[in-house]
Amino acid sequence: MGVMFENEKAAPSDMQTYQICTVGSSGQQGVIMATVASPSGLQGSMYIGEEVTRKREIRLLKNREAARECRRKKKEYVKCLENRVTVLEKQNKTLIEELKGLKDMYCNKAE
DNA sequence: GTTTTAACACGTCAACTGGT
DNA sequence: ACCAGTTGACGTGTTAAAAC
Repeated sequence: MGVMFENEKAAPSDMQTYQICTVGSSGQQGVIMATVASPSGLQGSMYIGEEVTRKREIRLLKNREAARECRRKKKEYVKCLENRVTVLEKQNKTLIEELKGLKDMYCNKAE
C-alpha cells in the first residue's frame, strides 16, 4: 500500500530530488539575427527589438510551463509524504500493540 | 443575496545550479 | 562565462464555504 516515490530515499528537505520526467520537447527555435540593410539602421534595430520581444515571450512561455510542472511534482511529492505518514503511523500503532502484548506475556510468566 | 475568508492555481521574477 | 532548467517568493484571480 502507498505509492512510492522514485527518489524517496533522498533527504526530505531536498526538493531537487523528486523524480524528474521530462517530456520530450519539440520546441525548436532558430535565432536569426540582424542582416537588415538600411541606411539609418533603424529597421535593423526594430528587427532586433522584435527579436528581443520574441525571445522574452519564449522565455516566459517556457517558464510558465516549467512552473506548472514544478508545482505538479511538488504536489505529488507532498501527497507521497502524506501517504508515507499514514503507513508509518499504522505501523507504529501495530508495534506498540505488539510490545504491549509481549510485556503482558513477560509479566504473567514472571509471576 | 451579499460580503468575507480560505484555499488553490497561475504567471512572473529572481536566484541558484549544472552542463557546455 | 553563458545558457537553460528548477524552484521559492510574491502578487493576482477564481471559487467554494462561512458569516452576515
